[in-house]
Amino acid sequence: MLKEERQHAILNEVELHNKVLLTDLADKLNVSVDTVRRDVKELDEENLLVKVHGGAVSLGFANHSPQRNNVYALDKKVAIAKKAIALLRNNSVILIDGGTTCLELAKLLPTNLKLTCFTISLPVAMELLRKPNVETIFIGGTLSRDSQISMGPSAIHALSEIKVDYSFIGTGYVDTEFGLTEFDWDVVQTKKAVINASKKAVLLCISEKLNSQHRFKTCSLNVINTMITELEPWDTKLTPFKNQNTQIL
Amino acid sequence: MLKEERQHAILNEVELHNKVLLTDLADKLNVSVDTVRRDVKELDEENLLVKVHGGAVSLGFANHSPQRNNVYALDKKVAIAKKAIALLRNNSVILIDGGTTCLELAKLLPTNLKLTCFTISLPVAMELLRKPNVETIFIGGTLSRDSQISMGPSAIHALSEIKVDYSFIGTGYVDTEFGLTEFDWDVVQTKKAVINASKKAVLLCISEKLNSQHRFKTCSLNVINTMITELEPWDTKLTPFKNQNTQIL
DNA sequence: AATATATTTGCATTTAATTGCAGTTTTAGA
DNA sequence: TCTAAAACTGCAATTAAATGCAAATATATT
Repeated sequence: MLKEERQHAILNEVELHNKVLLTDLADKLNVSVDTVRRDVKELDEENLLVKVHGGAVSLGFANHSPQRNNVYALDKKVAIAKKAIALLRNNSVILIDGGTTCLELAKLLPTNLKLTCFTISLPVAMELLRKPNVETIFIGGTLSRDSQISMGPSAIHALSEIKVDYSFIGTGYVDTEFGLTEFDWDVVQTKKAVINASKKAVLLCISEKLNSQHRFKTCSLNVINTMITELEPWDTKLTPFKNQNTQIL
Repeated sequence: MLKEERQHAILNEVELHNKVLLTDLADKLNVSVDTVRRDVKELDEENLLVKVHGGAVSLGFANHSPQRNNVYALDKKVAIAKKAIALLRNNSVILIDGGTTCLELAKLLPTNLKLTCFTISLPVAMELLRKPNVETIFIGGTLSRDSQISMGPSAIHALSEIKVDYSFIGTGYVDTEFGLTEFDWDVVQTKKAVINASKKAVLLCISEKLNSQHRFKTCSLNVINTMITELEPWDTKLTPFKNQNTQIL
């Protein structure tokens, strides 16, 4: 039996039942478990199914909801959030963007810290409501299905009417030359408004996003007052960013 | 049984009933309570549900404990939500209030129905984002910690600028004489704005709230175009409400 | 067709993940 | 405050995954 043929059969099986056990497949296809495992691994790498411990599930069945990937690089995000929190004082007025790093910031806010927090992110808002000393104001707008943030003209207009002490923002990509960039045009427009709504913009960014870029530009690096990564400020990976007038924490 | 499969089943169960006991899950899935506990812990870390002592609750019902009867009368709320959905047409523009009955409405919206939905409720917004054919607009404002809705002047102002086909609202108390009443002053102000933001106001209200009142008045009954309860319209409990010019479903 | 080369497959071994259980600590609710 | 139920911890047994290697099979080239 050809590999091609076998993988086709595996895909059919997965599509049909949404889940498959490697042992069942091996049995049905008369090959060893190792072989099906390798097949499934390949199919997974081609994003045709999702490999899980003991078997595979169809793409539709897999839980890759917007919230799902949160666990990724959590320790780094926690480190970043802690540095960001050190900037805050009682009665600070801040604005928190969407994204998993910003969500981590919201989660880790000390319960005794008195704050006024604006946000455009639904998950961040949920977290903020759990903090007894935080007054939370949600910036309304059209909600984006995958990033779960307010966007569009009404969000941008609402943002144009505020000026907070700090905005904490995330970004898809950052580069010394191209600055902050994103995959999505609407997101860029919204982030611009977020940055303009603050006296100081603080970028929260895990180091693996450094030196990467995409289609649309949010702003140049020099618009960012402070950049926080999980690295020590003297880490060599950060040296290209030191020529800018952005503080690095 | 695959772990993925089990976690999927757990999520389904939580979505369906809003709450779930670990012991019940263990029983149903034929695994130990420890295993279920570990699964639920993972799902919680991925923000797909909220783990609580003894079980788990859906994201919308966070803050409530599973044993406590805050999610009570679910079947009645489902019945009400279904009647409300029957009013909707493709391309309807609606506004959904907070509260558990309205949340149930959001959950049960058919996935093929094209809608534009405004809402002031964080949990409702979360649910709406899961509907592929619903455009969701969140009305910004100061968030209330316990009701998880936008309130205050900016929410009221934003509401003053829209006029949707239907608003679906909940209430704390309702009475033929005093109309709709609430415990909280700010909530009343917001609900007034919600009602004004719609051509037709639809009250979703389980029968046990009938003939009860509290401090602050939202509006008289005759401001409400349609009142939906879980009862049949000819039920004797509804007779006192029939003298009004409110349609009863 | 024959040979050389590359790929695929199965097996043994090591490594890692999952699960249930027992004992202890913590929690919720009376 | 007290008590029963639930959560956590460490542990052992089971099961799956990864790795290296040799045999088998497929592919390409002459």
